Amino acid sequence: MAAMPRLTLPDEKVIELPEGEPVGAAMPKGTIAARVDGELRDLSFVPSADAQVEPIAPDSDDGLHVLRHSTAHVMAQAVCDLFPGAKYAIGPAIEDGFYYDFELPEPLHAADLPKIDRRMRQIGKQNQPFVREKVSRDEARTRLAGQPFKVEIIDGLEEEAAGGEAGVGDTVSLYRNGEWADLCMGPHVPHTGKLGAFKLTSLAGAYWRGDDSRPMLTRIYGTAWASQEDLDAHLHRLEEAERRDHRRLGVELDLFSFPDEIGSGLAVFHPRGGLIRRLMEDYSRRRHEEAGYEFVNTPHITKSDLFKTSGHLEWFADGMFPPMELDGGTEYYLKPMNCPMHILIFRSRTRSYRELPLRLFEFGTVYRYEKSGVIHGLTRVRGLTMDDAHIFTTKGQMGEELKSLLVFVLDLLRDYGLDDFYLELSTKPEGKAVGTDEEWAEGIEVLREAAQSMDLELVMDEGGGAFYGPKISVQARDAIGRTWQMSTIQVDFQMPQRFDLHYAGADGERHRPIMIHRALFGSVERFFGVLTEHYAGAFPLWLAPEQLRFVPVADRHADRCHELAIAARAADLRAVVDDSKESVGKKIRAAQLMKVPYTLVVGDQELESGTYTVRDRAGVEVAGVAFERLVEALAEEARTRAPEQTSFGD
RNA sequence: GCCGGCGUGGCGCAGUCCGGUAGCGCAACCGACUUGUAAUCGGUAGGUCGUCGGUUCGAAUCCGACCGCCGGCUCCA
Repeated sequence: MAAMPRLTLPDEKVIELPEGEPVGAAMPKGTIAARVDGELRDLSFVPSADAQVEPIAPDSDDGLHVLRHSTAHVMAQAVCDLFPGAKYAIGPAIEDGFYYDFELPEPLHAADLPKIDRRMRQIGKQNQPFVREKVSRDEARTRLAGQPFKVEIIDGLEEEAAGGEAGVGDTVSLYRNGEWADLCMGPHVPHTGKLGAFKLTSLAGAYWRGDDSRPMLTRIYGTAWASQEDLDAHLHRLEEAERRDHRRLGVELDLFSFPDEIGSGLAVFHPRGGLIRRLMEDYSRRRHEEAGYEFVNTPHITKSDLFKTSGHLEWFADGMFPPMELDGGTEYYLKPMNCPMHILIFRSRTRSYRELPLRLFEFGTVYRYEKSGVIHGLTRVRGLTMDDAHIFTTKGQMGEELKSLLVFVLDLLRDYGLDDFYLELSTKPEGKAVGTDEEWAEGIEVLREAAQSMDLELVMDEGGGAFYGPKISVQARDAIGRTWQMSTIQVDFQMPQRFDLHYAGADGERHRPIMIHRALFGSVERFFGVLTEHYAGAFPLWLAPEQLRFVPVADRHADRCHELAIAARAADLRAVVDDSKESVGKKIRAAQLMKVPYTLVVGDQELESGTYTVRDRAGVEVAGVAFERLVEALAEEARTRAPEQTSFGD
């Protein structure tokens, strides 16, 4: 019995394909490509006997990849049509869309995008088939003469082939549609009429091959989806992200600013932002105290020797502010990290094994010279405060310490309202690394065990650890599904060696401690920014700078409002009276724009009945609430750090 | 750092292409109204148009340098 290619349909029905025929003919409607023995292929692909064939729908991950890459081709084609002399480089599918890089005779402007978009849609209407051609490298070079980037890629492939690289043959594939052709592995949609819904989004510079010594190319970004609905949903998500942007909310809610006079990446916190920040820090301090941390304080500048010993000047100098030189020629640096200072505290006297694990904690402000182009709001700054701690343990204690540390980290992050995590574990890099194999193995094993006991997804980053020890990082997904790297826990076999740390063991001998670096927020600034976006500025009650606002209906109600506010403050609530001479409507609007959790309008009705209508910041009103009950409920909400507002309905 | 865009009262913007001496909304302040759950009405004040230099009789507008902000700079044809 002759073997035949088999096609697995989405309903898991398996049919046999006629041998020697392209897969396209037998495909279900709507299919744009196929996986043949696991490889993505065009519908024109002729499978070998015995091949396993699966259809690819446009809205699947594979389908979107094909769709986006095909859209990139059509965009490049449109650009070449409109700008003769354009050299095209690479144009892959990326998350949510695609890009293509060009070298153009004239600079491109955002105003040119609609023109390119129009041309792309014309090409779409022509239903130009995508045709795969297998040609020799020499022929490809001839066909793509005048395209230096493509020729460079072909040359590179030739070298790989000569080097015996697997999977590189003597031929390359070209994909042609209409007059335009590109060096490409494919696959593509059957023809240009099968593109989905797309939109060109932005223009940027990018180096050829990401190398800043190579030419700067013009990159055009676009987004592409299987349907108009999906595209609209994506654009809506972008708007939502923009609405939550902490830089914008920072201005609107009067939280912080970046005065030009101070300098790039250096934030000042205003009273409201300062209060939120203090609340965040206070809670963290309390929890650290309970968890057995000891609080230390260290200066912001230090003589250069300290960072020579630590090695920072050797491999981190680019990230440090330049030194200040004193009369005697002594150099001082702003500290980019707290670790060496904490180490000196450990080393200030002889340590006993009885003192370990020793946990030194500090909200330590450090300065890092981030390149001007990478500074971004509060999430990437030049002056930041780390919730930094260094734990000195014996080898034997390391396991338990790491385990309880991970529990502590996740527990604390949950209290701030983040609850969707995964963990990333970075293991020993190839080649040179400090520490013995046993130490690495134990560190990794404990971190892995701890991670698994947390019942969280664990992503391995094999060989991704720093040379001085394994690391686990906590990634958190926010309210709209974006992931942020939060906490890092880093085992360090190196610093204790560099600083020659030791402690007296039970055996009377000197032993080298192991050091664990950990920061839960990363930096207070960054954590502030992430929480602002996570909550879209509507901080939970315990973090809200103002919790309760009173709005008197007329001047004669103001006194009562002030009395109520005093009563609320006695219950530790942050209450404010808006006695400005504005209409009730305007004051309600102002309260809601500032995202004040609860607002109470106080007028004749309230004076008479003694009960109030509670309005939350979503605009939901509940009438007939007694003041005592309100205060009690809010105090409870704040005390429990509830992520949701109290509902006063019955 | 590099490429592109942008920089006009506290905030959001118009005016810039086609030089002729700065405008709107919100906020602020003053006054009237004493208000019932997202914007009451009227008035006042506030800007050497990012900075420095150049061209010009004249520059927010044209030219140059610098500063700052925004987006992008790993994702293999």
